[in-house]
Amino acid sequence: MASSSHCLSSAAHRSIRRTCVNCALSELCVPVGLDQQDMERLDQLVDRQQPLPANAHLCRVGERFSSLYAVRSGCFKSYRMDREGRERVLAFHLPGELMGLDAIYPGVYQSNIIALDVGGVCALPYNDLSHLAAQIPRLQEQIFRLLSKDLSAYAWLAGDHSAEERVAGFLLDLSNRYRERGYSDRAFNLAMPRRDIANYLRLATETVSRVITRFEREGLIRTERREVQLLDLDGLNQRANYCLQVSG
Amino acid sequence: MASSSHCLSSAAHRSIRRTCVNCALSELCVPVGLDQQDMERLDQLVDRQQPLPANAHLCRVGERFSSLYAVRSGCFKSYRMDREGRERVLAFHLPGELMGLDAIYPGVYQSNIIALDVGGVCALPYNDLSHLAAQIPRLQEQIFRLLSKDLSAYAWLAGDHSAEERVAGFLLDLSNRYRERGYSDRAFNLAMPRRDIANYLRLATETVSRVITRFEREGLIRTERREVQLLDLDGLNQRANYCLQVSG
DNA sequence: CGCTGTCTTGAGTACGATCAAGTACGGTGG
DNA sequence: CCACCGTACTTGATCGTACTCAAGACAGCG
Repeated sequence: MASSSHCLSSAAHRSIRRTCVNCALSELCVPVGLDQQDMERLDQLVDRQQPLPANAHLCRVGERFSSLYAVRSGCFKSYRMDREGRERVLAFHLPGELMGLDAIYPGVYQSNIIALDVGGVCALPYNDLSHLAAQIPRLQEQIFRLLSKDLSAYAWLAGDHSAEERVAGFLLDLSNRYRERGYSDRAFNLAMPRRDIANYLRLATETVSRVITRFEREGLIRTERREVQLLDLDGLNQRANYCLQVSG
Repeated sequence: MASSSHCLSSAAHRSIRRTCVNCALSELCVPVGLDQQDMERLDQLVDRQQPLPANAHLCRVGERFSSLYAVRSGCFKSYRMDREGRERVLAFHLPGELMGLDAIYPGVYQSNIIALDVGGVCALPYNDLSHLAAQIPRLQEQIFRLLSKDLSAYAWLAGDHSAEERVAGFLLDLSNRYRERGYSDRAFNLAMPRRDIANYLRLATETVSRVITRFEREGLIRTERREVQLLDLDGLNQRANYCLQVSG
């Protein structure tokens, strides 16, 4: 909506001009590996939107697909409704991650995306991005890779894991992603309620709760509401029983 | 390996020169929507490999990723092994479909791909393809779309469906894909044994067998070993309980 | 203080897995 | 031709994990 060159009244705008060049997430996000000149071309098409309040929708199933969204801050959740109106959580998105990739094929958003807390996104108009990608091989490459990466993530979710494997895998996945972002991989805050975790892992809320309690009793983790500490990464890895873990 | 311009001794080679332009699958495969000139450029990088015998591996987990593979004929299966050495079927691939997309991100094949019966593939060297895609916007677009399509497929597999929903969904998925290929969507041959279907759907072989028997008793389908007839598509759709089905 | 929503804990249940047996088909060799 | 075998598939009986239903604990907030 508002481009960062206008309305410089708010504190956020006064600090530094928000560009991909300045963005701490550019090493994780789309522009990874671009030189300054290409980054500036990308910069011009990025629409840095106003922060969304918690529980605000970024897009909804069925809307015409126009932009991919990159998380700038906060945590987002994408989900669908099944025929009976039950929610199906598909993914959680941390800063630096790209959302809406599954909408490219059908040209219509395939999921609702909602902010779990206040969160900011950059909108990347798909047509422009696709056009630019044709001119910047590294950008095209990066989009291929991000799509491919999501495939691996879904492949894990689609595996037939036990409740323990799922919960342990979920915690380790978050741990890895937080580490990549420069945060602690041993202690972090779950942005989402247990219900959403359970839904994402295709378990009942009660089951997630029980497994967490069990892990806690065994000294693998410590929890205090949504604060989590991972005390024994090796032990968790054993419980997760990861068959194939892609790093980086 | 052998390019089609050499060793024109076999019957297959004598008939017509095998090119993307001539290929009946080009409407499903990578070159969808390309004009003749662009198709010929794509043609030059395609490596039309010798047919593989049944149960021959096309690639294995951990091998350096070099090419995507398009199915020309037959049916392929991609799978991994988990830590305990149990097989995990990830996908079945019909003619016109692209395999190996999940290897782009890590640069190493993420799955073993095996021919279920005699099958032919075209190898698409990724670097060349990626390079060409940067020059042909429609090609780049098509690769984005194929990757995005796979995301939706995994999303279904990752859902928490009952055994009946899974089997019904599987049969309908095959039905749709056969229809797209010009085959009957009401009667077709399952290229894979029950064990592989069960593994793919994360069910026990016995459960798949039981569900099929149940569907047959209820008049939804008829089966004769691997031959399947879908008698009541609406009924199956109800059982599948599809929340979101992408066409095309 | 009670209200609300989230989370935890407990008891009974159901779906699908596992174990086990039996059947049908295809191939091989006598 | 039939006997034999191995594999794929089917069917039945039992078991176990995770779901459902129900109640209680805990924090945040008016």
